[in-house]
Amino acid sequence: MHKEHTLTKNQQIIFDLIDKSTEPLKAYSILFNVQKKGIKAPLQVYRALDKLVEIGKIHKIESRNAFIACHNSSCQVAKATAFSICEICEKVTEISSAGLSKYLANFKDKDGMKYSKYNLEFFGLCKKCR
Amino acid sequence: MHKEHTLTKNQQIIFDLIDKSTEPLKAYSILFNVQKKGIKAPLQVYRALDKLVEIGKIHKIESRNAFIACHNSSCQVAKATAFSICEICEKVTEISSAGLSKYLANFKDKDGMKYSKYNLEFFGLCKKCR
DNA sequence: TATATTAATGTTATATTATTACACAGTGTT
DNA sequence: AACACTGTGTAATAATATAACATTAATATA
Repeated sequence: MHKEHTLTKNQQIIFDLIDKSTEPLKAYSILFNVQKKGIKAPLQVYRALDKLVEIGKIHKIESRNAFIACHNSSCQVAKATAFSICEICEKVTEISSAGLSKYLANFKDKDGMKYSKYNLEFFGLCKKCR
Repeated sequence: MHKEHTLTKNQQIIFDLIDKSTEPLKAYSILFNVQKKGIKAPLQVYRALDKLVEIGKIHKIESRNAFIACHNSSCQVAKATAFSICEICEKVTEISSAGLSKYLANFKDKDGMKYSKYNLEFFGLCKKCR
């Protein structure tokens, strides 16, 4: 399918933290949590985050400036992402809907412009908060 | 259709600036541009921006931390927004597609969760940059 | 009109998010 | 060896956003 990337030390530490988290993590919260592992500076975190986003292992939730691990095999390397966000408890879930991704991947605007990437964020109330 | 909001002085100054701009504006660039009109502090800008977003006169482009005026009568008070963003020249256009907004407004995820709001950002190359 | 209420303002300080710049180390070429 | 490429470490700083508090304007209702 897609090339396996071997993560470097810093990338692996940061990915593991995000991957086992039940909520999106912010960069400085990540920094705080990995300081005991020797990652001391913001830039070390941001560099790992950039790379992890680039290779599709994590996604950035733009409206929250936070990061979650990708659990959606159908999202091609960060090119097509959709999330649902609860406005009360801030729970974020990656949406994997074949219909949705097909619709958006084929969407063309009036100019016939074809897009190479999209990010969609839905907001509402989750089951618990309703 | 929807209630007309009378803008306050600061809101009007900032809206005018954004409205006549051909590109999305960032908060501190706005601040710089309205200092001659007596708006001196970031918070004065952010408060006006928050209100303008709330009443749907402007939208925030989340991936760019920038703001553009709404030119889409069909976007119900900031509840349903879609943009196309050129990754080279950074030109941003609000998309108004009845089909798209209908599709997204009715989209339900597996849990049957109904969303009250969404924001969609498409990325690609505009005509000029292609 | 008086008074209560809400929304907006002005100001200072500070928190949060992200990048620039520079030196160096490891790996795989040619 | 010389080169290119990627990642690392560190310090400094830029850019984005909010907290806290005092005051004023606008609106509503008694």
